[in-house]
Amino acid sequence: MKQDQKPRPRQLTSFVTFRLARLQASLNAQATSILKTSSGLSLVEWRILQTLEWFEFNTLKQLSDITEIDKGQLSRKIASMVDKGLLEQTPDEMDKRVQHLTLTQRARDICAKAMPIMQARQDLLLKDVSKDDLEVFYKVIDKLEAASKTREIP
Amino acid sequence: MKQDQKPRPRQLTSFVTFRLARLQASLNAQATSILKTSSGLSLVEWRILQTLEWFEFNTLKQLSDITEIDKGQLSRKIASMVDKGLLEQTPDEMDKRVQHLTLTQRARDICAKAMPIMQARQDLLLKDVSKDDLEVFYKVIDKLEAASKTREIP
DNA sequence: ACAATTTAGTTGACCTGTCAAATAAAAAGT
DNA sequence: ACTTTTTATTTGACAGGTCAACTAAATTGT
Repeated sequence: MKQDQKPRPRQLTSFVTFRLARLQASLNAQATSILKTSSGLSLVEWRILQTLEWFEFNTLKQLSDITEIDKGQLSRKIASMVDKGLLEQTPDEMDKRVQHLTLTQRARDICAKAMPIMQARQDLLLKDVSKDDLEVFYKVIDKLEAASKTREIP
Repeated sequence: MKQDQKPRPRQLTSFVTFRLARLQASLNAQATSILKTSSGLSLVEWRILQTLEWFEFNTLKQLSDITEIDKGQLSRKIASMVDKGLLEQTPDEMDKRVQHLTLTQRARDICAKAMPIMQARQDLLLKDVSKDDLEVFYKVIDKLEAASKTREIP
């Protein structure tokens, strides 16, 4: 009468998030490894530099809002990147609280060097994904992201 | 002749991964917050317990392989969960290196309590995603995951 | 049998991520 | 003008994540 000896599978409730977490772990490891050998940058550093180059803004707050990287982490990371000569901070004229961030020439050089290989990686990642599928993919990400802002579950 | 005063946007090369990273940050914050109030479990603890309940295995190695959580982290987490009375370790008969993990009754109770709310969250996340779109979404995840295993970029 | 290799799990060191409290400068309300 | 509230950034404390070296037990090759 061994019936539920192994009280097995029902629903892996958090399957979407489970899959995403695992994918994320794998993507991070890949990016970290590529960046390390190709530029010496850490993943966060790369993300910060890319975001600053890409978007039309340059303060910690904006960086934190767009990337969802914790502002505490950013504050420290930025300080260390200024030390390393990757970023420059210039105080805002009007608002004495805010600092504007700009890439140094050195940072731009490093990014330029890392870019082709990171671009190749991006191409590799998306090689077998059709344009339509990618569009759906982004659409689903948008929806998940919107829903994930909800803190109270009904 | 101010031309490229702001040497702006080209391609945010790592756009897919950028989007995924941001989504992940948001999902983690949501799950962490829900779990904390509904069960006192941390996100990793929940992931470990769910994975053990869901899959047909129970050793650290297998857990590490399937979740991509670092085995070092797992080793320590498992030890602390044994301390807390969430897991039990029983040594393998044949292979003296391996330990089999099982949820304690306490862990099962906690999971049972957290499950409905986590299930509700999952439903909320996928509420507006059609079956077809979700299928495409998983397909793309599979491809990204496969491509992310490549460490050398051509 | 036994040396060489592989494998499961542990440990140390160190970086990343998160939360909350603290500071200090604006902005809003009175 | 002055108190209250909001906002940008910093700091402290601590959990999570990653890497590499290590131990001990299996497995493989001879």
